[in-house]
Amino acid sequence: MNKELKQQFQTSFGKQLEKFRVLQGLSYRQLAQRCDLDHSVISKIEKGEVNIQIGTVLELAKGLKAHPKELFDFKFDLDE
Amino acid sequence: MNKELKQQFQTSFGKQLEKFRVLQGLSYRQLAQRCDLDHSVISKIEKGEVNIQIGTVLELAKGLKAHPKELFDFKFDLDE
DNA sequence: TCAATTGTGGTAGAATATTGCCACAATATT
DNA sequence: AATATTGTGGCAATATTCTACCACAATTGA
Repeated sequence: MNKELKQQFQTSFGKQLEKFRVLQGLSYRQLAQRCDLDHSVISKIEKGEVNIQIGTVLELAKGLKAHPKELFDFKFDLDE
Repeated sequence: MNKELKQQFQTSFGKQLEKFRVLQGLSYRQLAQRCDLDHSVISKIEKGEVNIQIGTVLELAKGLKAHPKELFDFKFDLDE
C-alpha cells in the first residue's frame, strides 16, 4: 500500500496525541503510568514511529480521559 | 489491561465497519479488493477477533472512502 | 438444476508491535 | 552546585498481526 500515506497517518496521530497530552500538562512518564504503557513507547508513538494497534489507542484514550475517536479527529486527506 | 473493555472495543469497531460496508452494498470480497486486504481478514475484523493496527484502519477507510475517525464514531463508555 | 457468490473458519510463515528494561544528554528544580 | 525530571534511543524476548492461501456450508441467481 501507499507507504507515505501510512507514514503520514501515523505522524498525524502522534501529533494529535501530543496535543492532548500537553494540554493536560502530562509528561511521557505521567501518561505512561495512567496508560499502563512504557514511557519510551509513547515517545515513539508521538513521533509516528509505530503502527500501533487499536487496543493501544484505547489505552491512550483511557489515560487521557478522551473518546478514542477524538484521537483521530485531525485533518487528513485520503487521496494524495 | 481490562480485557473485556478491549474486546468490547474491537467488537464495536467491527460493527461500525460492517455498517459502512453494508450501507455501500459491498461484500467482504468486494471491500477486500478495494482495501488490498484478504476477505477472510475483514470477516475476522468485523467479528472483533483481531486487534488491528491503525495502518489497517487507514486501508479500510480508504476502501470505504471515509475518514478514519468515522470508523471510530460509535458510542463507547470508557469506564465500566 | 447448476453455477456463482457469500460468510466463515482454518493454517503457516513472515513481519511487526508489545513489553520491560537500560542509559544518556538536556533541561528544570531545589 | 547538586538533584530530579524529561525526551530520546536502543535492545531482547514474547505476542500478535499480516498475508495469502484453502475449504466448505448456505444462499443467490441464471
